[in-house]
Amino acid sequence: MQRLNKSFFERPTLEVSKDLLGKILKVGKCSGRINEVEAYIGQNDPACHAARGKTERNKIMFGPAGHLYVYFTYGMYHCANIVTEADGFPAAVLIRSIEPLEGKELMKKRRGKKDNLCDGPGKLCIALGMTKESHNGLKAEVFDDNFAPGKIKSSPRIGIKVGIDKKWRFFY
DNA sequence: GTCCCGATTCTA
DNA sequence: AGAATCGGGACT
Repeated sequence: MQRLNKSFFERPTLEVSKDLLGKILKVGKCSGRINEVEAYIGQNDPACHAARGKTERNKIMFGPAGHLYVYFTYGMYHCANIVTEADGFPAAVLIRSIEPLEGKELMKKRRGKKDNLCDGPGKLCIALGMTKESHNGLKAEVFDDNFAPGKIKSSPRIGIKVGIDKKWRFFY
């Protein structure tokens, strides 16, 4: 089990996105294997929160790679990203789904369910206990246990109305 | 200050 | 298909 360092995240976002599949995300006592992500890249990507420059909400995206960008949306959910690329370049990988590994009981308690604990960006934040207040800006803990994911597929990103021409959602 | 809407999820 | 629910960001 090797922890991924800044150099892993400080690369082109599409590469980092695909390489994150199969890796283990750890948050507190819970962890899970990443099986679905999306890339949001820079000011020319209309779907990226940073498309119109730096704001109080998205400033973490402009910071160092490997940190968590957690934001609140739809009045009730949080979404978690991991910042990529060089300092000053706003880009990140949205973690859309993970397969629960450690801490399943805690996840079930937080979700109030025993199935579908982490199969969605809002759900996994609830299961892992991530909020912008507690986790935005912290360093992400991601590990490589040499697991080899199956064939990686791609599609347009989910839930957006612009930038749907880009197939920047990756899963396996 | 006001207004619109969202990188979602759950229920019907 | 529609509701829930509220903060961010654009701008009348």
